[in-house]
Formats: sequence, structure tokens, C-alpha cells
Amino acid sequence: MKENERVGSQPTIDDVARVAGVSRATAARVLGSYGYVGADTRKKVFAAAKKLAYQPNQLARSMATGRSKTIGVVIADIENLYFARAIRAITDTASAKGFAVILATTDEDIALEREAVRVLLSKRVDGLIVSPTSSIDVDHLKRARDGGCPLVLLDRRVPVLNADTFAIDNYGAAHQAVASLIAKGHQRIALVSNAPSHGEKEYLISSVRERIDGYRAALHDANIEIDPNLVVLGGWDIEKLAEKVRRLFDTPDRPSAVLATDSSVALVLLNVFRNLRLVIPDEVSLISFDDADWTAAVTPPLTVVSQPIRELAAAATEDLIARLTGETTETSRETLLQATLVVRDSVSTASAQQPSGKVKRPRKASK
Amino acid sequence: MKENERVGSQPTIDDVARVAGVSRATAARVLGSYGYVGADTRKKVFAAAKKLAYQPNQLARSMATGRSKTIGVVIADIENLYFARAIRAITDTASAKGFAVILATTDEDIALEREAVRVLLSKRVDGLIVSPTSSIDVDHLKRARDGGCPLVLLDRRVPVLNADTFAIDNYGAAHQAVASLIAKGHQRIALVSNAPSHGEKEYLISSVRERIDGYRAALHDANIEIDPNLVVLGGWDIEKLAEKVRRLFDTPDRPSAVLATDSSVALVLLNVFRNLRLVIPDEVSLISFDDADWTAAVTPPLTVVSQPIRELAAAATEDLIARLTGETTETSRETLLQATLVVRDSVSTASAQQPSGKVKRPRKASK
DNA sequence: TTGAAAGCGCTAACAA
DNA sequence: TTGTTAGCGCTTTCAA
Repeated sequence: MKENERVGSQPTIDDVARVAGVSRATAARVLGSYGYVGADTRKKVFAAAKKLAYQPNQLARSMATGRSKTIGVVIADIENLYFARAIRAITDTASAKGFAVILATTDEDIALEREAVRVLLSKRVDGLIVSPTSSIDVDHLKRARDGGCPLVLLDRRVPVLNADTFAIDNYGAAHQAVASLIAKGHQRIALVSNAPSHGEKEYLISSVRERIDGYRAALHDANIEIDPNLVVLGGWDIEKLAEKVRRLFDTPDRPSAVLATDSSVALVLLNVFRNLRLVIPDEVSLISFDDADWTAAVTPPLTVVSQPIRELAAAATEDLIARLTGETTETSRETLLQATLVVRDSVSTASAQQPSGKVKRPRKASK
Repeated sequence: MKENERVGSQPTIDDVARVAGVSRATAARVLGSYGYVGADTRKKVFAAAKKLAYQPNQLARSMATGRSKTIGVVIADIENLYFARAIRAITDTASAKGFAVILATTDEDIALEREAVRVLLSKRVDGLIVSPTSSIDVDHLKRARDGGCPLVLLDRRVPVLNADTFAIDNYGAAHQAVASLIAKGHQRIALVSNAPSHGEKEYLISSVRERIDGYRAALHDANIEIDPNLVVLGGWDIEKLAEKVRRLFDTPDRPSAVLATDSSVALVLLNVFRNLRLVIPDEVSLISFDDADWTAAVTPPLTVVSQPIRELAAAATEDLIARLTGETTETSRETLLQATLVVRDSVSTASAQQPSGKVKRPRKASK
């Protein structure tokens, strides 16, 4: 213990100034690297700072400048690999630019999302990256944005918010996937998602809505009649989803192919198919969104729609930080990245599939 | 725009006080819910606060109180499901207690870890949860702790730090897994990990070190000679690890069973085995740490060591917050949770395994 | 029960 | 080039 150090507490800029024999303002100038400072004054200050192991207090700095060098990230579920990758890209990009990341998780619960935004705002994050749970219930986001907190949307679009948006071309991706199925002769193609089924179409998160639209369009383009029963939505409830899927596939005129909107859904399907003793791709073909690391390791390796989520998230973060730094166009823009179909072995031509002992020809359909 | 609101800026407690017609101190008392305040004064203040949509500035509050209601989490890689689950449990637990979480990722790079700790400290987090990359290079952690920032270790132990630690009983878990393999008649059992191979044993992160110890002990207990070549370490490099594994298994006297220290390693093994056309469990048995969601979906379903990481992380967070709140014993303690072996179908009895056309080296032992 | 005033550690005019 | 000083928004003695 020496000089003016008080026990326990960290040294402040005043301590540094005193040890260096200069005024606080001067010390602040060299430590904050702004303004003019004489060469040897600077040296003295640095020496003092090192001697005291001075670490600037970001909190105080934030108070004074009004900027916290922190961004808030609001996302549904970090255990979902897709979001985990996003968060990883965000933290990497942010920390490379000197920003820290406060993470909040909502579990697709709008109340939690609202609360998360409130907390982040109270911590005075400089900006927000959010993947909104609802396309409708966005007042809290609007307020944040209007209150001066730059907002960037990731993965999901909310046009009314008029915010910079970074998303996948979900329509195109689904269209392409379904078209590839059709090209293989499939006609009865299902789409399975974890999203909520209740409420109006507008309530669906944009990614799922767009995938359904792409799915429909592809069928329509091929003059295949659309059977609404083939779109199954789970409402974020894995058990329920599994049950619905089981019912759909436990019939003679079951779909011959299915598109899963994310890898956790694919897992559910894999499970159901195993229980039903349906073999992929001989009896049912499968394409899933998300190139999760395990999709290539199962038997057979899964054909997937690979989404460039890392690039997307990195771009979103850079955009946000650019806005924070002021280097920005005023108008909000939307960035759409293309997904790519990674063909592996979970799709077969429909004609080669086993009708599993039943005659395929639909009779008077029994519901 | 009405009254004294300034454009853009958020209302402060002074605004509330003015609108309510009381002093700032009084307003602060009711908004911060401390001290004595008259019933109707309180009502007036609340009314004013609601009218202005007042949101307290946590930054300012932190400055004044010296506590930020934020904890820092330093972890290797969020894309690893194990850590993703940990982070999820941490954020859930923390936010339930009113704490936010700043996340930093190190990629097992000690320099990044040091930098992350520095940044978190400068943001004045109230406490730190870290899963240290090194058992040796921990000065930055020691300094943080000594500097008055409570520190809790997660998943990995560093005895010299003398910090509260929450970890799995890795020794026991590995011992049990290997013993179960031995009980099935396996003798040549490999252990494969992603951890770095260079340097001394002490450099290994504790989890892997302990698993290796448990593995050795189980072999030793069964009087099986230990072959150092059967422990392969990858150095966080997936490609290199795959190559090493390929070499190990592309020989006639390849191991008949293998223990993977995490699910990403299992993925590597699955890949290598597929290329080598080794079928599980007929030709090689596999047990992996981590009950990742996909492990039950592959063929065959994998026998795994399920680690209660969520419980562990939640307990760590609660412990940290308890320390922050002062309800704490002075001494540091260690919490060890048991892992459980989830038996599925990736292990067969050694005698049933195909020697893949080669004559098995004659051995006396057979129990 | 309330108010006045002194900080928390830093930045940023404004003077010197 | 450097120092003085007034905040940032809140908490918290100490008086009243």
C-alpha cells in the first residue's frame, strides 16, 4: 500500500493525475486519447497509469458521454444452433469493434421480449439487435427505436418497424427445396414447423410465413393441388408437434416427402419416422432447413437448406455499429441473403419409394 | 411534446420530481423503493413517473451505488451445445434475480480470455462466471477476484484460485463409462478429445484431465495395460483430430471401443467410422460425453454420458448472486454433480464384434 | 417525512 | 498545451 491508494477500491483518473502531477483533465485527455497533450506529459501520465494499474471505469465514461459501447441482443433461444451461430457472429464482430454484448433470451414469449427490451434500455445499450417473436406486437420495439435506440432486425422482418433488416430469402429457399422435391416426382409434400398455429397468418413470424408461401408457390407452379392438412404447425411444443406429425404419417396416403423448417423439427421427424419404421429416403424423403453439424452424420445424411446465418449476423452487427458511429444513410434498408440447398441422401425419386404395402391410388378420401 | 420534456432525451428523475412537485430525493426514494415516504407523496410520484414514461437509468444508478446488476460470463464457445445450455441456464437464473448478463467468448484462447475479463471489469460487472481455458495461466482471474470481483468457476477447476467451483464429477463419469465398456469385454479402449495435446499434463483443462484419469483408473482396476497411443488429443483442431483418429482406427488392432469427451468429438468419430466403413456397434463401440439432442437420432442411437450442465450453471449463478447479495459463507466451496450414463445402442459386447477379416491377436484374458 | 447537497468517475466546454 | 469547472442521473448522508 503506497501513496494515495485507498484499499479495495480501484484507482481513479484522479489518482493517476495526482501521481503524474498533472490535472485530471490532462490525464483524461491522454487516457481517453483525445485533445492535445504534450509528449512528455503524456509519458508521465502513462507511467502513472501503469504504475497504478489504472483501468478506466466504463460506467463513468458512459455516464459522461451518453454512450455505453454495449449492444443488446434479444433472441428466442440460444440452445438452437441457428441462433447460437448468430450470437457467436455478433459477439465476435462487436468485440472486434470494441462493443460488448448483453444477451437476453425470450423463448418466443412476447412478455419476456418486452421485459428484455426494457432492461436493455435501462442499461442504456447503444443499439439493439433483435429477432422479434411477433410481427404484430412490436410497440416496445417501436418505442425503443423512436426513443433513439437504433434497432436492427435479424432473421425476421417487421415492415411496419421500418428498421434495417437482415434476413434469409426464405421464400426462395423454400420454393427451391420444394421444387427439387417435385422434380423428383413427389406430389404429396408436407411442411412441418415449430411455430404457433393459432391466430391469423400475420401472427406467424416472417421466416415461417415466407417459407410456407414459397412452399405453396412451388406446388402451385407445378399445378399440384394444395392440401392444407399438409402444413403442420407445432406452437413451440415439441411433444404436440411430434404427435401431429405421427398422425399425419401414420396413414396410407401419407406424404411422400417433407420439408422441415429447422433442425429441431428434423429431429422430431427422425424420431417419429423411426417409431413408425418409415425409412428415409425409401419411404419418405426429407429436406430440413439449417445445416446443423449433425445433419451430415445421421443415416442417411440429410439434404438441407444451408442458411448463411453467421454472415447475416455479422452484417447486422456491422450495420448497427455503423449507425451508432454515424456513418450511415438515413433510409432503412433490407438485406436478403440467399440460402443454398445442400444435396445429400435423404431424398429419393418418388417412383422408387415403397408404398408400404398399400395401394397408393386415392379412393374416396377418408379423413 | 408537453411540460418540461426535452426532445429526444429520456425523462430523468428530476423531471419526475418536478412534475410530482417534490424534491429529487423524495422521487428517488419512491422510485428506488427505499426510505420513508408518505403515502400520497408516493402516489403523486408514481403518477408523474407513469405520465412521463420514466425509466430509471441503470448506468447512473450503478455509478451511485457501485453495483451494476450485471454479471459477466466468459466461456469458450457458445456454438457448443454444452455451453449453450450453460448460458441459457445462467441468463434465465440471472434475469429472474434482476441481473443482466454480458457474454464473452474465448474460443479457448487465453489472450482473448484475458481481454474479455478486462472489458468486463471495466464495465464493472458485479461478478464473473468463467470456464477458464487454462489451469495455469490464471493471473487475470486472480487479479479480478482480489480486486473485489466475485468469481465463480464453471465446468473447470483451478484449485489455486480458491474460488467457488461448479463442475461435473468427470473422473467418476469417465470411470463408469469405461468400466461399462470393460464389462462388455472390451480391452482396447481409446479416449478421444478435442483438447490440446502440447505441453504438460497440467495444461489440460481440468475436465479433460480428470476424464483421462478416470479412464486410466478404470483400465487399471481391470488390470488392462494402458497404451498411451489410445489417448488422442486434437488441440481444438477438428481436421487434425479427424486425421489422428483415422490413423488410429485404420489398423487391424484398432480399438474395439472409444470414449469421446464431447459431442463434437463424437461427430468426428461418426464421420471417420463412416469413411472407414466401420459399423457401430458391430465393429466399434462408442460412448460420448454430452447428451446432445441428436445423439438419440443417429443410427444407432448413441450411449452417452449425460451431464447436468443446466443444473450446474443455474447453481453457479445462484451461488454468485448469493455472494453478491452478501448472504454467504466466507469459505469457497466446490460443488460436484454426478453425470449419468444413458445406455442406448452404440455399445456391443466385444466378443460379438467382427474382427473385420483379420485374425485377432491372441490374448489370454477373457473373463 | 422531506429537502439540500455532496458525491460516484469521467468527459468536455471554456479559460488561461 | 494545460487547468478549471460544470455536468451525466442517480443515491445517500445530514439537517430541517
